[in-house]
Amino acid sequence: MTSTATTDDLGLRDRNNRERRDALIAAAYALFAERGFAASSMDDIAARAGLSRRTAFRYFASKDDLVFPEQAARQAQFEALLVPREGESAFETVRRACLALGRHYQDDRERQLAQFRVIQSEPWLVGRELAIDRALEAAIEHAFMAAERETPRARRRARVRASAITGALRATVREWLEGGASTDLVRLGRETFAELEAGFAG
Amino acid sequence: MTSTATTDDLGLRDRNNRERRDALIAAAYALFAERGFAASSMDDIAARAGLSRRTAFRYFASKDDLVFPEQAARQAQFEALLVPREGESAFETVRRACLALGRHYQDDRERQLAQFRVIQSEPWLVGRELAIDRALEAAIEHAFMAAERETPRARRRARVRASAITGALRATVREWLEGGASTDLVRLGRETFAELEAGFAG
DNA sequence: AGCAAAATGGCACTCGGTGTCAAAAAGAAT
DNA sequence: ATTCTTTTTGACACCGAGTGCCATTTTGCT
Repeated sequence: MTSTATTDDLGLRDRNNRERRDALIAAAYALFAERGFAASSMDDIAARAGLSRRTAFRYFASKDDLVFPEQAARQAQFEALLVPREGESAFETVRRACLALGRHYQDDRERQLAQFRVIQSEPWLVGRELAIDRALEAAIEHAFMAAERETPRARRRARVRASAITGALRATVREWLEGGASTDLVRLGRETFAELEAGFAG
Repeated sequence: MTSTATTDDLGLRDRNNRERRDALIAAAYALFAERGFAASSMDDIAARAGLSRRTAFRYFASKDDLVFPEQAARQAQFEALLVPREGESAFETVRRACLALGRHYQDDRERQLAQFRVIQSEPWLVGRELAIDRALEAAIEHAFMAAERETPRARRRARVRASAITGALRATVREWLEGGASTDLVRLGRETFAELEAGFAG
């Protein structure tokens, strides 16, 4: 290496990797917007990104994965946020992590909307999304359990709470997206948590 | 028609329809058990059922549908059960319907176990199953809303409850299946509802 | 420049899913 | 039983997703 160290911490290879990945995502979403998910073949997507079909499949194992490109990263990020802080109850930890995630959604508004449209258009993508939500739910359950001793009763309670929270938040995000993502998602989330805190029976 | 009226309320055509449908399901599950879902092609399944590939696809629009053959019927049945009875609270209606559904699962023990194994083997089938659960959830939410006036607050509460119940029951069924479906699912369900009734905060 | 490792892309193949259409089976009518 | 109509069937051809294979190119390093 001579003196190419300007802003590149990551080599040319990694940079290209990222660029092509991004190109694929951009191409995919452009085509989805133009003609819909079903009518956009991997051939087209790859071509628009300037890659071969075969190579495109090396970046994304399936066409579906192209719809949820940052799923793994989001999940990891969320789990990192679920680490409890000093003097925080489990519920507070979960709320903080969820609201932070909500903030990210808000910052990613445009793509979230596009993603929402795509997902609504193909029923089985709804299933994929639910599976993703399910992973978040599992993480939340885990966070609740971290605070308690492992008993069947405690586990069930943690599960019910995690499921209720996930369900309520799913509804909240849906409301937000259906309204064009024009309101404040974090505020909506706060309200939802307030409702949950206020109680279930009534 | 001469005198073939023995037990046939439905004509030969419908009878054959049902037979072939059943043959396909049986063939599919036999092959899934033998070699797994992925390794069982529609060609094989159709052949074992004594049908052509093309015809098999007329009975089941996709290979996935073959995994959840009675989904539509179950959903309809469940919704029928969700009609409130005299002097019953919404919660009671929901519990009754869910427990009845649980009883059906129990009577269908063998297939439920097989289905569970297949679903666990292919991640995206989990998504499909979740989507099915989601339909049940929507029905439950609807049942809760039927008892109240339509306000955003009421809807959110109904949604949270429906989601919590669905989540808790999913966990319950999972527990049951993981234990080989050898225990009493209805009893487990009753316990889960008791927990839910007892309260959320604590 | 030169070399090893990794990424690329072309090819051929499998499998899920669909449109089309001629042949076969079912039901109705005589 | 025979004919006529309506469904159902199954063969064929086709598309797109996804994969294994391998020759070629690109990249990182010396």
